[in-house]
Amino acid sequence: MIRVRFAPSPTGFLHVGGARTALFNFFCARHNDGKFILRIEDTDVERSTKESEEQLMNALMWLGITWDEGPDVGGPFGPYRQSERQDKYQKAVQKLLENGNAYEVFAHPEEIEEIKSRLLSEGKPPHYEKEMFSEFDNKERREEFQSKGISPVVFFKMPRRDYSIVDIVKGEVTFKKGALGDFVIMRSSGLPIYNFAVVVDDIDMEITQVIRGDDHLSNTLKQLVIYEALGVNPPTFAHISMILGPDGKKLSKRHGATSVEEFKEKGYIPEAFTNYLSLLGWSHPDGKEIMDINEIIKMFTIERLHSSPAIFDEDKARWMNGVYIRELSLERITELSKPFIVKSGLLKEQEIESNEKWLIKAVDSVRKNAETLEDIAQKLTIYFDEPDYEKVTIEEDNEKRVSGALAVMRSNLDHVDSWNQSSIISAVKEAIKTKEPSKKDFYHNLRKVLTGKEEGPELIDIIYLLGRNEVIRRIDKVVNPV
RNA sequence: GCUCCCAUCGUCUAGCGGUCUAGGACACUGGCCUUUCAAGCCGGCGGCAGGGGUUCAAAUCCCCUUGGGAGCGCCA
Repeated sequence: MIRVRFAPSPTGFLHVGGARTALFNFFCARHNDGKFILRIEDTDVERSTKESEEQLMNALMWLGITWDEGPDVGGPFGPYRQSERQDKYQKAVQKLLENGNAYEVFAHPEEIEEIKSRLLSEGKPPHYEKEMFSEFDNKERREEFQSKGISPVVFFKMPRRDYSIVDIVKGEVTFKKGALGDFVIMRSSGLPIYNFAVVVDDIDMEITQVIRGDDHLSNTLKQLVIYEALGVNPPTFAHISMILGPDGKKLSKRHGATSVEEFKEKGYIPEAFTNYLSLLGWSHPDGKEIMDINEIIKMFTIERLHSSPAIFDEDKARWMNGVYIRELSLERITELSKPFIVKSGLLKEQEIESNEKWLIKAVDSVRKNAETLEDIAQKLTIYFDEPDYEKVTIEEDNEKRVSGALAVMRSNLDHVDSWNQSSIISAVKEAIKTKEPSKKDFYHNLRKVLTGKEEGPELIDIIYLLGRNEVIRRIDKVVNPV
């Protein structure tokens, strides 16, 4: 049984890179009928917050991810929060201490810091060795620590030999001896360090495959030696490359949106965003790009993950979002648009309810050229705000055929029996036939008179949705009645 | 500085020694359709980082160079 996990630290929003890692783990689990575990890595008490944990889970759910085991749903290998697994780390440290793979150091943080800077200033790599701490290994120190109630920091004794793994995406990776010195696994606060906690948990939770960002590739060495010291075979690793900004640098705040929460707020649709993210470093064997989550799961294999970093291309993400806006059911798109409509102040929540039918049609009229839900709200403003008529002038020939046709249309519309698309079409066509303006000019100017814009929904839809009174009112602002 | 990773159109990618005068998608661009703009459809532009090998044959394998990225914390 395949068991994979996503193990974020609750220190902020869910970064798109993390989201993609979560997604790939999730796809892998579902494709193989395995289990997907959510584990919260909150050993950094300074930065971890309960709020971000919740936020993280919400973002994950928004993406369409579900987990089989986790802090909220529980499971047979809990608890799923590292802060609650203290006893397990303690036990593992004890074991390492006993079998000589780790040692305690009775030094204060500043003293260790000092050793590090001395090494650096001597031009040596900052690699610790047990002998460097010998001056602190005495009775007085032990007593001092005991009386003050502080624990010694625990270092792992790095074996001096080569290690290698066969990474599913990177291939064989060899870490030469001397790449690393001894490293801390337990802080003096008694809390474990990331690389140690991860291994203990992954063993405990019977994780079979680790899929994570390749910023962890170097960490793998630390984890490998811990597996070895604990006498456990490591899982298989798959290190996917990072997501970069448009300038090829690690995606960060200065590139704009970096968290899934931000993309949600910008009006991305979860299905589309998930779809786009899944295509960063993975591809369907036939090159298919628009896929729902089930289809991705069906086709997903970690062997198809590819190894070079990917630049996040918001143009393409927007395009894909637009595809979903056009293709998802109108009801769902309307539903998703509502918060954006309220936010932009077009309608209040109660007004949305009483205008539901009209709203659905209005959303339908603008969705064709919207790329985000924000676009939809923005494009909907033509139905609420009238154009700035100071700036609207009719461009036409000397014979004024356009304004003539507009006037005729206005009067036709005024007399239409029932207000529907086909009667509106007849009224418009009739007007064109009567005054014979160039169609292009006519429609262009009609749009400007009604909306003040150069582009937008189908004109017939605009007329229909604006309603007779409003259409006539707007025309009258510019054109004299017949 | 040391260690590791990466390298196909501007971007995401297909490609796993011959089927590649390198395929698809976004962007850009030309046209068609249409009651305007858009959407849609059809076409165009554009790439194997450079240099050495290996081989009858290399985008594909190896080495070097260059360029990018990551890690080296009592952060994760």
